[in-house]
Amino acid sequence: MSETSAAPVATIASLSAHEGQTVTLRGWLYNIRSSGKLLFPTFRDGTGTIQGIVPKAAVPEHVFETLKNLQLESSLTVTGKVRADSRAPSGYELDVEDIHVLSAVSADEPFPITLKEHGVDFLMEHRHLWLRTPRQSAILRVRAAIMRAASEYFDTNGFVRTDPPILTPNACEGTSELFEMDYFDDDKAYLTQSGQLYIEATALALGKVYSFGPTFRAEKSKTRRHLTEFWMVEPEVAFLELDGLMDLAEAFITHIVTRILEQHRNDLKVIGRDVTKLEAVIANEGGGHPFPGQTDGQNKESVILSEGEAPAEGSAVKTATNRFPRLTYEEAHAMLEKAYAEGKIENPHKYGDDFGSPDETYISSQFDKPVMVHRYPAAIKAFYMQPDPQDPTKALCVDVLAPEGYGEIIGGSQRVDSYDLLKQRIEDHNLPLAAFQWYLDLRKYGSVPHAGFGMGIERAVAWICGLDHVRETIPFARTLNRIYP
RNA sequence: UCCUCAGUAGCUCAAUGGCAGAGCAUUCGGCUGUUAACCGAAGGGUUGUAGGUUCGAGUCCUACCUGAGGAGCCA
Repeated sequence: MSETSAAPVATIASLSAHEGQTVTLRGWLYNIRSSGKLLFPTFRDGTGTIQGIVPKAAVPEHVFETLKNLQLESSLTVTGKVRADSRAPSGYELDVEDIHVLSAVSADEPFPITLKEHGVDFLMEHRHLWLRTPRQSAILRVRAAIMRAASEYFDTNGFVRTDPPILTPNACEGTSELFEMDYFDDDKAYLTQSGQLYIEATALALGKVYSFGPTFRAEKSKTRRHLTEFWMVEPEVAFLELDGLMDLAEAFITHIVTRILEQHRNDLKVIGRDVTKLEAVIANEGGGHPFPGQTDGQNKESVILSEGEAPAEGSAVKTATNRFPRLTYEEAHAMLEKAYAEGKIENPHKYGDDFGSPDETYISSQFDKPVMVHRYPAAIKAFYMQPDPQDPTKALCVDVLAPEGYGEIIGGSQRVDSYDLLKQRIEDHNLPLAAFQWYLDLRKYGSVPHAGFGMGIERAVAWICGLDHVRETIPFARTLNRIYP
């Protein structure tokens, strides 16, 4: 496949820098229309799409005939002159001069994904090809940007990335159903459902740490919010308590949303996202309030930054003074009682129970920013959560509910730091003490208050992109009924 | 695990218990500014599977399979 043209190779996204020049694009035939002796092929190359113009009289006959008979998604290189045109959606068109087909799709088996609508089952069965459509590509670019912004936030604020093992010897929390596998001769291994316990160990070694990787849940959940394999980013910080953890979560989310609005407005437009909803999340109305534990962010270090560490240029840590609403479990419960009395939700919320999906949807719908619900009853929360000294029946934990009914995107807590209490909790939950001895050791040797949270990447992507299902937020979703392709 | 819904052409969907249909896609023809182009024609069917009711079943009944939405649980 030799290049016969001397034209420089360009990407579609960069064509505005090549106006008036002849360039070569490498990509695929996305669509083609014709009008008599005129062809209008649309090309894509992964960075965007552009329409070409091919008048029969202006090109060699083989160019016209080849394009006219070419099936969609055939790969090719195309050489042509970039021309600004007000009729083109992107503002530019390509006057095609020459093409070279690399791999022609057969008309006997045309590309299955058409520009018309398709059903979910069909699209998921052809996920490997569905990814080529503009909307799916845009979602994956935003996903990558969210992951990059998440890493950037921690990397520029003194966190060390320490990834926990994916194969584990036992259940992390002793509750969720795990994927089990043989581990050599007599042992069983399980795919991790959270790296939290392990990064508590690295946090007590390195101070501020985070992990970023896949996690697995074998629960038979079958909703738009669940995958069996999903990605989670989890910070864990020594000497951090619940209020500081909430500050961290707020600054973290603010940073991510800020970055996406800075860098991916075009992708959000392709996806059809109402960006005013995201702008409201980072809006700083009324001058905002400083974080608890901070003064004005100028003279006193926040708990998020260590002594002597300056926030990186452009970091959201010190500039985000907007405040996400914070509700105690009690306040959230009262809100639900009132909503039920007014007929706004179908079922009453029973005090002491966890919130169901409809409950979370209602609570989050009352705010245009993510809402933090904290201090749930300890009885319905994990064994490792620190009791509230003000009321030991409550746990020092927080769930962050995304706006617009997207539900929980973050769950976190301050961890039990007393050896005796943690041992008691493990026994109360009928967990094997021997398996948790290393975890108890963290409380035996220099225990300190520490806290952390986990954010599910796919739920964050679904919220930020405004998608109605997490299956579109990951290249190849793994769900209860699907492990192909 | 429970509840609800759906399965008809490659795709998206119609069809009162009475001849199996349309649009898109494919092939052929027409059109020099199309934007999911449009216009004309052709080919394309074991109606998810197995049984049952009926003169007659895509349609009604039973079971099963597959998928979707929701609940629970969670991120």
